[in-house]
Amino acid sequence: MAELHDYFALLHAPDAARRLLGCELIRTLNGQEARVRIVETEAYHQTDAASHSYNGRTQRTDVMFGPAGHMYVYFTYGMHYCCNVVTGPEGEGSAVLIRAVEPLGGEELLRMNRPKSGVELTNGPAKLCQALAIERQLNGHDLAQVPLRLELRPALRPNAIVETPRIGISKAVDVPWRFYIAGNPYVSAQ
DNA sequence: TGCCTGATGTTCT
DNA sequence: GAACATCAGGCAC
Repeated sequence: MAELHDYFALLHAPDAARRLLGCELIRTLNGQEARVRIVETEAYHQTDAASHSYNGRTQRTDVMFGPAGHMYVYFTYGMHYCCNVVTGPEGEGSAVLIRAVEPLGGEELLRMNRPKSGVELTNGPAKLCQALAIERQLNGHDLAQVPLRLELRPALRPNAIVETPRIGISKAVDVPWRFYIAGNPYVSAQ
């Protein structure tokens, strides 16, 4: 399915971050399926000091410079994974961090990986990775394929999207590249 | 409810 | 050797 790759290859990271809100991820694991909706994102780009790709292509950031529509998974703080959707043309280091998702189905599967209830299940970048069992083996994964698929949904109305500076970073803190769905309880800080 | 801190590994300088 | 796109638990108020 080249559609997904081509679509995100044409989008600049902040546009892709907006466009990903409301889209759905389908995770297949042990014959079960869970479906979640993306409700909070952050854009990163190689021209941006807060981005992993800012210092050029390295072994770690290689996936960010690869084809769009794939997943960049990185390990941080010694115990957490975070996941991004690669965007932009090949050779450009840009991606969208998924910061929060809302469960739509298969919550049993999510809770098996992360025994929490309510918004605590998926209201943070490392939390949703744990719930969806996203680890290093999914780094570089093609999001058009099982066991983790991205489904596009109609773009949200601009007035349903809130734009703010990003969270948890120390550089380029004024760049307003964090986006979330207004009023959604799974958003980490509104 | 909100601040502070410890846990812990990978990456880059 | 320091920084790090985090989280959870403990403690003070």
